[in-house]
Amino acid sequence: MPDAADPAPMNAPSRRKFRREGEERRRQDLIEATLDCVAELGLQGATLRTIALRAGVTAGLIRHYFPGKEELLQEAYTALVGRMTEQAKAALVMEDASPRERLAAFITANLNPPIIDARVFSLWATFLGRASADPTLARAHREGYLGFRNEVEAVVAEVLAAEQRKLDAGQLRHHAIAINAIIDGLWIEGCLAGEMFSPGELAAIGIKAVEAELGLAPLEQFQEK
Amino acid sequence: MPDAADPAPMNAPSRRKFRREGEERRRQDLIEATLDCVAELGLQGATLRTIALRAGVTAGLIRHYFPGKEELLQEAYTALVGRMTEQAKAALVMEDASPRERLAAFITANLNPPIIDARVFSLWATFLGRASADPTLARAHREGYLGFRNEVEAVVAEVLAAEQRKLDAGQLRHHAIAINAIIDGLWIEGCLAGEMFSPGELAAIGIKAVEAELGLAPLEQFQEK
DNA sequence: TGGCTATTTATACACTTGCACAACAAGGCC
DNA sequence: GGCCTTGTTGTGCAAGTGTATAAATAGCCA
Repeated sequence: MPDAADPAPMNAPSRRKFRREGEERRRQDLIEATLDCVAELGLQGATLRTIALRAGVTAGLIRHYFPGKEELLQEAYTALVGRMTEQAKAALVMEDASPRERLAAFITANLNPPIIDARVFSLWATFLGRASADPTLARAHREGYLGFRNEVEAVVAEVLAAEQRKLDAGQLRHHAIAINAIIDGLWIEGCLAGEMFSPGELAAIGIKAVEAELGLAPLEQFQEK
Repeated sequence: MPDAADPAPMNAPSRRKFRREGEERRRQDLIEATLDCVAELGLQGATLRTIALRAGVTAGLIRHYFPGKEELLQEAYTALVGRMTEQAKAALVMEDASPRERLAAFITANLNPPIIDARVFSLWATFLGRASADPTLARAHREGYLGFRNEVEAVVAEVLAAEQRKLDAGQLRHHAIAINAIIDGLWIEGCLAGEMFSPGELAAIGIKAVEAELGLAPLEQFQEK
């Protein structure tokens, strides 16, 4: 029942002003707002009203663009995974660089900001925690992960080929799995406790570990002084 | 308003029977039920009523043992971290075994069930996703992590000492960080996609990677045939 | 300029949530 | 055995949830 002593009944309506945005833009904004909320407040805190507030719209609008909350979250996670793998792989597109240099650059990129990032880690962990119960999330992750590992495997193959070394597919796969684990593990440590490491320290550790894994002599530019 | 056509109004009360349990036992049960719910339903699905149902009590009882939901979740996470590190370190208490053997056994234990486990991973990820926003969770994690890494560092020191190799503290720390990352990364891969690896495969990959990191010649029993 | 339509707001609703509290009974103590 | 403590249940409540839907208005096209 409405309060009889309404403090501002001057001229009743006063509806909120708004602008119409393009569909793509709105969907993008809503997904971004969703990721913000999940990162800061967790899945429980990411309510439709909070997300809408963050996106600068009202809650009802969300249902105009997404069938329901679940679909919004799934699309947000898909967008996140896509951005993460894209960002990671971007470090590999170096023209005229030796395989060794590309591998080192790849590791360095993945173990420094902006890929080392507490917000992204929070999102990654939050969504992944639900993966075992939500096949859609599990698939989105699996695809991103395998894409990443295949990139690793391709660079490793190039590096070893440049060194005239021949490995069978199984050994190559094992190297890729191990290197992927090294990068993942260091990425987590960096995201969770970045202040425990000096700048570039994680990348240096990662490069040395990967070189050891592949049995490579250290490149001069990365050797200890 | 109560249904006028109540189907079972025979003799009104019919209160639920219950047993009094010891305080420690009840708290333990409630924490276990909480972990179950979080693992299967996520933090959002872990409601007081669901948790109570799982524990075989009614929701009101929880407030008898915990000030509120948040404290229950924190205690549950603390218990989880404690159990994880305890389990991991248990693999190190091998009397009369060489450092190399103990290191290998440590890696093997951490990369096989029951430490490789989808439920534990789900819990780990779910809680860690909130760590950046919840200092209590962050501290619980940090303590567990550093404890684990110190164990790694101690074994590594023993292994290298047995090989007559001397490293300064910085190099030792770097090795421990890298080895920790290898184990963490492979653990995640195993938990998320255990069926992609044959039994023992992850442990084999991990041991070889760690041996490479430390510059050790493979032990005979782990060499490829 | 004046409609038309689709985007956007606002309200309503059924349901769930965490928490408070009164009633109850299980089991030890005398 | 009867009582008394307190572990346990059941109910109630205000706040918040996702969803449905009606009402409004922004901006395009004629």
